[in-house]
Amino acid sequence: MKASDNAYATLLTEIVDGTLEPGTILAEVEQSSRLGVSRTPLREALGRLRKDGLIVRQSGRGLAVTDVSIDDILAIYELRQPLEQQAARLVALRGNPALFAALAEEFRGAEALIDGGPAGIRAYYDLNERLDRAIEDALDNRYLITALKALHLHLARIRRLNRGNIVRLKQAAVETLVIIEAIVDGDPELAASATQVHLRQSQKATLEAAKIRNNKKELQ
Amino acid sequence: MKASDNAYATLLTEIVDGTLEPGTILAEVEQSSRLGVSRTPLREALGRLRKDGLIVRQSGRGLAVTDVSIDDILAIYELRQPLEQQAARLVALRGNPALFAALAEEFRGAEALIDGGPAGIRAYYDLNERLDRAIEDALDNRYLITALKALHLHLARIRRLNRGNIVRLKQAAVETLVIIEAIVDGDPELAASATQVHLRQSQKATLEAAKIRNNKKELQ
DNA sequence: GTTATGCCAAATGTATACATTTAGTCAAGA
DNA sequence: TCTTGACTAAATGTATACATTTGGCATAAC
Repeated sequence: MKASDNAYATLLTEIVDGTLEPGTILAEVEQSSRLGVSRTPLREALGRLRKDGLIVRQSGRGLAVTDVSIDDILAIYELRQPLEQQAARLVALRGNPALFAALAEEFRGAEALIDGGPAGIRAYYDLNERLDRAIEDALDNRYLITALKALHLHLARIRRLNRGNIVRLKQAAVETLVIIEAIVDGDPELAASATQVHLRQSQKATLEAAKIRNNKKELQ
Repeated sequence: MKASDNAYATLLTEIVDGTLEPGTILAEVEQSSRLGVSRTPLREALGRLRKDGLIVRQSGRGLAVTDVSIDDILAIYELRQPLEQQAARLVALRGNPALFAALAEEFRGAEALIDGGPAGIRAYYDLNERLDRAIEDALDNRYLITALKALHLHLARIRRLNRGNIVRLKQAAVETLVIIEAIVDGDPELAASATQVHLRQSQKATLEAAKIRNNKKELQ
């Protein structure tokens, strides 16, 4: 694996999981020595992160990790809503019903999985990832997939806000199941509507979590 | 201006306007000497073009300019449709009516402009660009704007197919005017529907032009 | 006391030498 | 004749030295 890929993957993980907090300055010399690569591959990694919108030029002096504000959550969902509705529509038309029927069956066991402690929750996240991959495979559209992947990068950052909200996790599983069943039935408009419902609920829960978090910060 | 920005801008223009045809291999040493920059900034430029989806790794030996097939046109419109409908909806809710009323007035003169020869057509293209910028300003959503800009890069490549189709150009101006009027009226659903109509017509014209072009190529 | 200007230090931007990987070709063996 | 392997040449990947830009601080003038 290339050194620049390693640096990119490491920095990406650290930004998404919050190790590198918003506002952190990433200086080239500092990060290159920390990650054990020279400046050239590091610069390549920083360039990719910049295109991803995860870091921005800070007045010519270093690159800063971008913030994720309440407004950002609203903006991200304004993009997520049309993209995922379109994806649901197209997958309902093109997806292999048997494959999605199998995924639906797994989602019917999601509640039990979520109740099964940390390992079960990890398994549930893994199930969601497999669903995303099945959707991408069925889409067969590199332009749409690229847009979805860029979006998912930012979603991964805000998803941390909902961490630990078991009730919401179970609700989301039920909502997702409705979408998958519409896909199995080959019903694009139902799939789109079910996606709209799911995303509206998801946005609501995320906004509430973000507001609570903001209030806590102010109290500090 | 940075050397890497120059290299990026030059290569981008050449790929979009067809100077660098699909399939062309861009080798680092060759391009760096041609563009008069060293390999380091050139590599940065190539990395950005790769993220844009305009070039791809060709089996480890150089980067090749991507092709734009009929299937690509279909795929691009599967992304364009939901993105621009969402943009139209949001701008109808947020846009400054006076600003868009002024643009509408300009579009009412579009037919005369298009009949005014090459200079008039250039002016019409310029008008479209100002509309796009007004839309981006009104959106005030960096995630959506980023997705739209990435899309427009690919649209610019396929737009060349319609070059010289005066009849289609005039139709497009009329369809665009309907969208703008819906924005001025603050009617999001009408703006979305008008966008759907416009894009369907646009896709149809583009596909026909592409098919004619393909047939000509086969005859050669 | 405040503002403007010039210097300094540290950051990014660039060029280039060197390392490593890879595709293509040629030859030898089955 | 076909396949397999090694060798070679040329490409990309990396490190580092050097150039340039820029932000911050100190000093001086108003």
